[in-house]
Amino acid sequence: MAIMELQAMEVNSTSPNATPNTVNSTDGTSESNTPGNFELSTGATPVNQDVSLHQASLPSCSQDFPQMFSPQLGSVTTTPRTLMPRISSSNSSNINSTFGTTNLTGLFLPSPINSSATNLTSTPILPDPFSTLLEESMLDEISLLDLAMEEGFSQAQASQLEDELDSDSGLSLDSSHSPASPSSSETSCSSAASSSSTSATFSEEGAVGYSTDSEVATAETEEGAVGGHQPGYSKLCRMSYQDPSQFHGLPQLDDISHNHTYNLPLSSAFSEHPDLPVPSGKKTAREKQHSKLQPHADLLDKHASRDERRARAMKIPFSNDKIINLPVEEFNELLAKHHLSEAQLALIRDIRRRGKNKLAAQNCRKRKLDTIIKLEQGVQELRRDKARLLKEKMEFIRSIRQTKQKMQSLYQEVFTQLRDEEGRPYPPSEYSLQYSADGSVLIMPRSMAAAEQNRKPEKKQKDKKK
DNA sequence: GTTTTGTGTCATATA
DNA sequence: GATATATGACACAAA
Repeated sequence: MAIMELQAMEVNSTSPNATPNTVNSTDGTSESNTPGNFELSTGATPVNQDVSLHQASLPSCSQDFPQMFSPQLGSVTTTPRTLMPRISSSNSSNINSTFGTTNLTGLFLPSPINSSATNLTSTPILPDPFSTLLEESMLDEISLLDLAMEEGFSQAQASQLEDELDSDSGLSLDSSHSPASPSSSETSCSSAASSSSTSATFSEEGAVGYSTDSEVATAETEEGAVGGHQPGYSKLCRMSYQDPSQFHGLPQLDDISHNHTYNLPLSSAFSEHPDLPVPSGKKTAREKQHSKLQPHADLLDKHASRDERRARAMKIPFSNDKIINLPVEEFNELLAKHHLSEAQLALIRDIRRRGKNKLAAQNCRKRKLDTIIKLEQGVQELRRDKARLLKEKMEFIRSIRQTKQKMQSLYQEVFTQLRDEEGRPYPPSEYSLQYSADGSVLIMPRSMAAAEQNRKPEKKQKDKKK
């Protein structure tokens, strides 16, 4: 509103001799006593309320309220009058209640009608800031709706979405359906699992799979390829390393104090879990033969890691657990204590390297999943913000539209109550209310207002050149 | 038989 | 320089 007043003042300053009937309220002339007087603004701030304005218009008013300039109204009287009674802004109680102390007189003036009384156009004589804002809002609304359609949700949907999101009752992420996203429980425990993994005690490796390694091919040939994971066991292990607390009721797993329980020796696992289904990996003929000959050793081997089998084949005198998890100093002491061949030392170093890397890979994957989940949460949050802002924008547009309609109604009410000296109403097709920067409102012929409007662009162009 | 998923391993970079 | 850790890429097994 302040901006509009400033703009209106600028208009006034460029055309000081605006209208013959403009009288500043501060001079207390008799204009306020004429029958056509209409008080618009609050009496609390009489100063700056009565400056003439004859350029203002509200272009869209005539569009939105064509009945205002209906033929019936226009035909009430057609006598042109040069008299333009000033509308004082000092004594209107009706309007005061609506506008308070703020001068809004310029906001609800309709666009002047082009000289023809029957040709009621919406062409603005002067771009009204508020009207411009409204028009922009309308355009924005259209584009907004387009955007909303583009985004796949309507205003109602946005509101609904907002309500749902505000409730924050539950974050519904697609992550649970995403192949890269584990369940929430998995996620929630993975970080803790990662952090504790390196310091945790380490069980013997139970991972199986690879069967080709040139380093210890001889050892491998004794063992043959080992079938892969056992589904039930695999799931159990995965859950346990996700959240060991889930297994308080499973004393057999209490000794798993870290998050890499898939390294739990399967031999012990199966001995303590007779219910677990027997692994059904693919067996080669050689394996089957070996299995027949040494059933117990086969079971052990089957669930030992490749490195464990290698270590056993190379007769390494300590566990892979120690090899992998001892600190460097203790590890070196351990090596020094035993007399080991070069091949054994090389294997031990490989086992240590692979074991550590295996843990690192597991942690790395958990971190990657955590990152993905956090990013997905960020996306959801941004979507929520976007929906909220969209809803706010629509509410603002709605509010602006209501204000505009209210002002148009007030304009109509004011205009229809205006009377000339003879008590006749002014035809809206020929007259319009104009406002000035200081708040005074006057009624002037539309032709005059149109002339002012034509003069204005020229001046603006001059200003531009300057 | 193909695709997806989980895992181990290697190579490489970085601390 | 040795060691530990992180990570992309690959291969493999199982579902």
